[in-house]
Amino acid sequence: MPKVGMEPLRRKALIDATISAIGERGSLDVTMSEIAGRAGVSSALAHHYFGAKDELLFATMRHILAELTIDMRRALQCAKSPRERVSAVVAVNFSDIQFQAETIAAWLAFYVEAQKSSALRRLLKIYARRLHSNLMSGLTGILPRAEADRAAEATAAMIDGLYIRRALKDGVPNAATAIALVEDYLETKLGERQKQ
Amino acid sequence: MPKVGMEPLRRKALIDATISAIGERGSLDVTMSEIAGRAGVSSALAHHYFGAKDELLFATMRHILAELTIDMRRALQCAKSPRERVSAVVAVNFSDIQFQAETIAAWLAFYVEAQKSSALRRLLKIYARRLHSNLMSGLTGILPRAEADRAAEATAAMIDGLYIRRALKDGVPNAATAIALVEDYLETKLGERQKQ
Amino acid sequence: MPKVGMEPLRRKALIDATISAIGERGSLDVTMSEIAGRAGVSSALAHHYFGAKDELLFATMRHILAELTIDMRRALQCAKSPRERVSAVVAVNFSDIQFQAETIAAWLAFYVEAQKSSALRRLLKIYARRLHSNLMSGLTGILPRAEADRAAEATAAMIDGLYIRRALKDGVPNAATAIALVEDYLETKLGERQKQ
Amino acid sequence: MPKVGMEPLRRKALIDATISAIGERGSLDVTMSEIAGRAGVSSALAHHYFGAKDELLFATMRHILAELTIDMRRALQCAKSPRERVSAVVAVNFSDIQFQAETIAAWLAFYVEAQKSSALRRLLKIYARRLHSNLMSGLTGILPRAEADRAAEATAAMIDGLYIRRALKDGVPNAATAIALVEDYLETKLGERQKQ
DNA sequence: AATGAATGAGCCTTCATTCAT
DNA sequence: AATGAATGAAGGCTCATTCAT
Repeated sequence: MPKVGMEPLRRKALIDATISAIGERGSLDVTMSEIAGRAGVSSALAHHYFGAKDELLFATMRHILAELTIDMRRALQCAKSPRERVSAVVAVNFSDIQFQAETIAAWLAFYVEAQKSSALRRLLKIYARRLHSNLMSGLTGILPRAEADRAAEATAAMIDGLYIRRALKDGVPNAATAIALVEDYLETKLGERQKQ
Repeated sequence: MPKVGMEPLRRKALIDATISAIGERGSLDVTMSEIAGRAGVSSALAHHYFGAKDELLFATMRHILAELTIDMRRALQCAKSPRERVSAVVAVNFSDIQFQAETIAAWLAFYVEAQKSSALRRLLKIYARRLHSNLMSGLTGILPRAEADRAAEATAAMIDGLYIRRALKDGVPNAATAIALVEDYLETKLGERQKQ
Repeated sequence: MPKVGMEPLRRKALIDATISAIGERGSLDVTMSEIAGRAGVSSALAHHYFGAKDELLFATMRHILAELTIDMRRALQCAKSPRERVSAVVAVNFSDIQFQAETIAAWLAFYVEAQKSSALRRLLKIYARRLHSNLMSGLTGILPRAEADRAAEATAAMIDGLYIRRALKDGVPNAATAIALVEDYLETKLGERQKQ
Repeated sequence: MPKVGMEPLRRKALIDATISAIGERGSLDVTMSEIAGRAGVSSALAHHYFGAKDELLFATMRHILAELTIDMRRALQCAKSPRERVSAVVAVNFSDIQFQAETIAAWLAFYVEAQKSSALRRLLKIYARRLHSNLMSGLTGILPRAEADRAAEATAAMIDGLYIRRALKDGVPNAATAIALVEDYLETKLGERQKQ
């Protein structure tokens, strides 16, 4: 019997290495050798497990989205009212894990790559739709459908925008401020509604 | 008899070629040869005028921002009230020239590159601050400073976010919808204020 | 309880896999993994049994020649006259097993490899000499030694040439035509002789 | 004005280098660096002029065939009778330039590669047909069409076969012997005819 | 002013081979 | 007996950059 069961470990290590490499470089212009080196293996092994650089990058993006999905699900389960659902969605997007330089840099880089890779574009579209529907799951309990839709769209845009501005290491200084900004918008929007 | 005065023409042609190349590819991964080819010159000439690829890219970003600045100035001159100033700023960002696939792709690409190039990052920060101050030039006439500041920040984030979502060719379908979304936010925010 | 007696089975399977892989690819540029995969084992096992790729290729060539030798011996045993012996040699070379795309491709590939590998070259020389002597075993009964020698040489060359031309999937359409061509030569040559 | 007109020189040098490299190695397993090195340039330049290794190999094969064609044409122009035409064709194929280790090795290697590359296969088919038609241009003056066709086929096969056997550095020792063998066949074949 | 020529450095990828189990 | 794990070495190819003219 050979040494066995390394595959999942290596895949995980390589994906983690990819995230940190991209995060540090700030772009997808990282070499396979660099990534493999960080994971403590040879670049040949990275190819062995992922076939090609494209696929490693794709797997990495998928991993990031999967983690976000898990966090989101957990947060939504704790929410007890529509309003809390909305806040939960916002909070998760600015949680410590998501709203840090490395992850943000990776997000941006993947957005750019998505212009070329249709597979990646599809993945990001799925994320965008999921974010929208998660927001809607709360907003529809407060606003009429059409307005909820607009509010969801605006909120999502705001979240993405705050990410981008964060990447410049300027503007919004931290997660709390970012959350406050979005919550302020929501409060205004939903408060207005409740008065009507 | 050597041609004289070619320099500005060539520089302009090369910058235009850079924008269109980046826009088409959707990323900065365009070769100097590709750019030079589009401009109808040799890649050696591109180096002759710009020294290095980095510098050509930098000059291109500066050019894009300069154009945006001109548009912005013109739009602001026509605005007759603080509220109109705010709308003017929003409108310019979603004007036909700015809010199209090519330009958006270029923006995104530059944002990513800014992670590596501090010169580029500085440039984008300047743009971000200018956008903020332009928004403020209207908002301070309507809201108290601290709130105006928050509103400006939120509006700017929303604009950037709508750009990113547009890049996915999903979500926001056109400029009008994008403007409506931002204006809706502003209306809510400023309307709320006016009631107080 | 370890399986015993697997070695000969594995060796056979690997050699067969090598032949079919080479035949399909049309060259020796087949990977050990490809071969091992076809044989249903790991590439590590192929190394375990053959030591190195070169040796597997060598063993394969030797196997092909051995089979040809067996066929040849059988065919010659049935031949009842010198003239029949010659025809038998020709017939075997164009038998269904030998004169098909896969086998021919393998032959050609080995000829090329022989330029590099002296072991392989030695093997092919042995085959060439054996073909010559088999032809001679018939021809010496019909022609004087010197002429028989020349005829054998010419016949052998013709056979090899028909192989090569067959590899182009052009020219000689099938085994029957090829045999007819060689037999025509022999008939002319031997017929001429008989008249003298 | 830049240094100019190097392209044809470099292409020629690279093709020559390719032939000699293949000849020496005995196969197409030569690296671009090896070839470029022999031509006294960088491998990057080889790619610059030929795009890819495949294309360089293809150009090389085409060059070899072109040279053969030229030699053939010249030889045929000197032939004064159908019989002389046939001999001329044979002679050219065994001329000093063609029938030497390097060229033969290259031929063989290309035949193998043709199994994979359809472009190369097409090229070799053209050569095969041309050889056939050149032989026919003489043979049809001596034999009835059907027989001429068969004789041409046999002669062509014999020539190719003698090439292959030469590659083993065994059998036919030199060009003169090879020519004698083919001429002997032709003499028998044509002599027989003349008696009828 | 402009360019063809040329290259060095670097990256992705492949593959035979080894080793621990 | 057999294999998953792992790698070093090497090759094709790209590209920014330089230089002589």
